[in-house]
Amino acid sequence: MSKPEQDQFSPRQSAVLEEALSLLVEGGEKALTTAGVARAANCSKESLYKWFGDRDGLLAAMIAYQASKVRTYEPTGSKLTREELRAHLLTFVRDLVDVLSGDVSLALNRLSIGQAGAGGGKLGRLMLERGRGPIGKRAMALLDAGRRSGLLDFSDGGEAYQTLYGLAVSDLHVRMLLGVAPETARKEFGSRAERAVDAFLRLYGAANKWEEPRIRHA
Amino acid sequence: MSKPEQDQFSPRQSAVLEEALSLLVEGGEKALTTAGVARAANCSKESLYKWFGDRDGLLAAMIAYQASKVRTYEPTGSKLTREELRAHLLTFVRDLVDVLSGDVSLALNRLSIGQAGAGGGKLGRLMLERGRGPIGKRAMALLDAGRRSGLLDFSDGGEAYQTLYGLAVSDLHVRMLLGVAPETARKEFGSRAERAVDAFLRLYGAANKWEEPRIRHA
DNA sequence: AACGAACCGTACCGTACGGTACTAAATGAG
DNA sequence: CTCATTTAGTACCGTACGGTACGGTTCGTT
Repeated sequence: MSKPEQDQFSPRQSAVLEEALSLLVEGGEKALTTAGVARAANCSKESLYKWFGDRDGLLAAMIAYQASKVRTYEPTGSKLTREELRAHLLTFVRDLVDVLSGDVSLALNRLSIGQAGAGGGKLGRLMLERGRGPIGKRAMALLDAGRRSGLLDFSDGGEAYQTLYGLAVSDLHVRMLLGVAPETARKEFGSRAERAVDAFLRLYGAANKWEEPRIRHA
Repeated sequence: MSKPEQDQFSPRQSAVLEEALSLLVEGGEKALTTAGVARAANCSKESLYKWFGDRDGLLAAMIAYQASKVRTYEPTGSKLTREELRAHLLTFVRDLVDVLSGDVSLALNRLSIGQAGAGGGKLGRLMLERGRGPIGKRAMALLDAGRRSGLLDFSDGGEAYQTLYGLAVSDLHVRMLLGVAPETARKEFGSRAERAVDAFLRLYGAANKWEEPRIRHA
């Protein structure tokens, strides 16, 4: 796997993709016409077809391009203290929320979901492996570090990760996808982050390390 | 506004909507053309436009029609035992999962999400208030009954509900919307239901009523 | 039986989009 | 300077879909 990918798009192509993304963000899929992209990016339709094959190729390229921008940021491998783990979990949750509530992420997810029903679930798969994949891997690594440090107790990492994800996101992602104003959702998110991490630690924290006075609501 | 709603659709119209739904399930939005619906339902395009106004009206009618089929099923108002509450929570989670993983639900959500990006988030709002609304109300009623019976301890019902939802669904809904095979997801769901309820009760159960031997993972 | 409303089937129109072909200008090599 | 390559800009084609109009048919009402 020395060079499994184009390793990037040409600067010109990146600029075009950037323009296409911003065109998608405002106006949705129906606004993303080949002529519109060509006009907005000051390029010709012929170039578009030469570079990306056809419209679906352009969509796929947009997803790949956006995915190539996320920093995977593999965290530490050393031993963790309680506070470090908690802080890392918190930043993970906050990063996750930021990504999911971002304009381009929402637009791209809407695009992929909208055309997932038809025969070609190609975009959906791209979205899953390029978007969810890395995020999940990063979280799993963090959880595993927590377990190795004796701070977390679980047998199935994927299960633990899904629990954390559910606590952090709940149905807010779908609601945003359906059109709830992102600011509204973000406000909800803000207060959810700490509560989600708290709850997660109560569920999966190693018993003797995390147990607190038991009652929160007193 | 003496008659704000038709309070239903005519049998003929219901049959047409049913056909449109099944047409949407297989083939996605692009397969849902007015001509196609007319052909599949053995009706004329003119009737479609007479009944539903335009294509968007048809889509909205499909959502309203599907929503009118869910039984809201307001549960008991009496006192609950621990086992009853647990059973009710479990059936709620299972029903929720069944609904979310259903073909028509997925297709309708894809449709609404797909066109939520553009100016008209009309369908998304419909989906939220007609779909999520009733389900949430039912869950909140159940949680409130649990609290009144002294089995649950929480201050904000909405927060508790979102936690339950997140534990039960996690990211599986979005993954299904993106095209993950529903059977795969459903298999994951099956084992999640009990774990979700377990976790929820550990988080929100009144302390002296629910605490168990503490460790599940042996 | 006669009338009228509703409706099916189809044909039709305008438009908008995906995709292609062609020309002119720019850029770089020899 | 000349030639070759690339790309912007435009014009064009085929198609598919949303929406409308119209003739023929069924069905209920009187």
